[in-house]
Amino acid sequence: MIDAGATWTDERVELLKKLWIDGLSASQIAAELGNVTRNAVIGKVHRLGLSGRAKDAKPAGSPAAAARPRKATRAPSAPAPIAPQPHNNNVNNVVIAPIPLQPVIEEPALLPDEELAVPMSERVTIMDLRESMCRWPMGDPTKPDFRFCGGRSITGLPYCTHHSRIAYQPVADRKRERKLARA
DNA sequence: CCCTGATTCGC
DNA sequence: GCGAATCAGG
Repeated sequence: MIDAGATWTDERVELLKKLWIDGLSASQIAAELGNVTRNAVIGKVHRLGLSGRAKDAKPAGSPAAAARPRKATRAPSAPAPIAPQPHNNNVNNVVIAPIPLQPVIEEPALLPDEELAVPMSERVTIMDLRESMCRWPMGDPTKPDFRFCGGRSITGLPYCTHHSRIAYQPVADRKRERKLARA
């Protein structure tokens, strides 16, 4: 076993940087890299000084950085052996590079068809609406065919991830895609 | 109950 | 340096 993959080689670090800057979540990056947890990814990201993503311009006397009350008191004994997933699909001794993610597609700015693209099977009525279902209204509430999104809602919020973005963020960041598309 | 990143600290 | 445990929050 040359490398189980659970080590931060240059390639893996580069990939980590790329994906992180690309906006992928830590768990996605972890899944992409393989043999690492999202915690490992986040930890590495912080060690590399990449935390904060696109955010920067930290004030001189940044209260956020200084006023950091420590509360995390982990358990004295922590066995917790994570289950590794050696899904090696390389038949030969050639290490296949991962990364089929992010096709770098240009978003058509506004795409209201996203809702329409959802099959009827996903839609739910007020009767079928559960706690963990997205309450994003679709259609005319006065009509019998009124439905809700029904997707898995974010905990504590009435909407799913997608609709939460719409609800709580009018429109924002698209600079990353612009940059990549231009390059 | 799903997820996100942030932080701490034993290893 | 590493990352699990934990925190804090959407």
